[in-house]
This record gives sequence, C-alpha cells and structure tokens, in this order.
Amino acid sequence: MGIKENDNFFERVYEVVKLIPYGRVTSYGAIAKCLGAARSARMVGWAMNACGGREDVPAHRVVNRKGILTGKHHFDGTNLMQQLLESEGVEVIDNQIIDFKKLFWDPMTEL
DNA sequence: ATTCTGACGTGGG
DNA sequence: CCCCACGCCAGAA
Repeated sequence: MGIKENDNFFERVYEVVKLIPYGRVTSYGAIAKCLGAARSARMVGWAMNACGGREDVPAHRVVNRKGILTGKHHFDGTNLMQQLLESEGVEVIDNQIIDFKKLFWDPMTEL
C-alpha cells in the first residue's frame, strides 16, 4: 500500500481475531483492551468493516459484550454470521449467543 | 472546520 | 432485568 506502512491498529486487531479458537467467541471491547485501547472498542468494529471478507479473519467470532450478533447485518447474507457460528457448534437464538459467558475467550487472560 | 454516524462499553435509574 | 445518556475515536459528507 502507499507511503504509509500497514495500519498497525487494524493489523493488530486482525492478529487477535485470528487467534480466537474454533468454536469460541470474544467481544470488541476485550480485543480493544488487549491492544491497550480499551476506549476504542468501536474502532475494532470499524477495523472489521475494513477487513472486507478476509477468510483468515473470523469476524463472526467477534460480538458485543452482551453476546449479541450486532454485526450480522454487515455480512453477505441475512444470517451468514449465525450460520458460521452454528457450524462451529455455537448455539445462537435470535442473534443471542447461548452460554456466551462460557464460550467467551478473553485475549488478555487466555493469551 | 463542523456535524453525524457507528460491527461498543459503562453507569445510573 | 431493561432502558437511557454519555464518552470515545475514526471516517465520510
């Protein structure tokens, strides 16, 4: 890309998202906190928006703090995000991840 | 430069 | 438990 080197912020977000284990999920705030920018949880979501369909970035494993699939609307289909999660064994009902607390993966603690 | 919006989070009621 | 208001930061019009 251009004169500017890779956007470390986005790249770092992608790195963390890539590390999310199969069948586990995390939140935007947790990632932001892990990066030292706890107040930039929104930017994490923005980074996902900019990721643009990278398969090495499982954005479907990132939800908000409540465990709700707030970003499902940004995926191709209507419930592609939910299908991806369910294909990993994550139960989702009405955009809400079941046992979210149990499936939650904290990059700070577990990494 | 100003304003609004957004895949968020926290706190108070 | 739910609902509301505020804070935060980056990008688009």
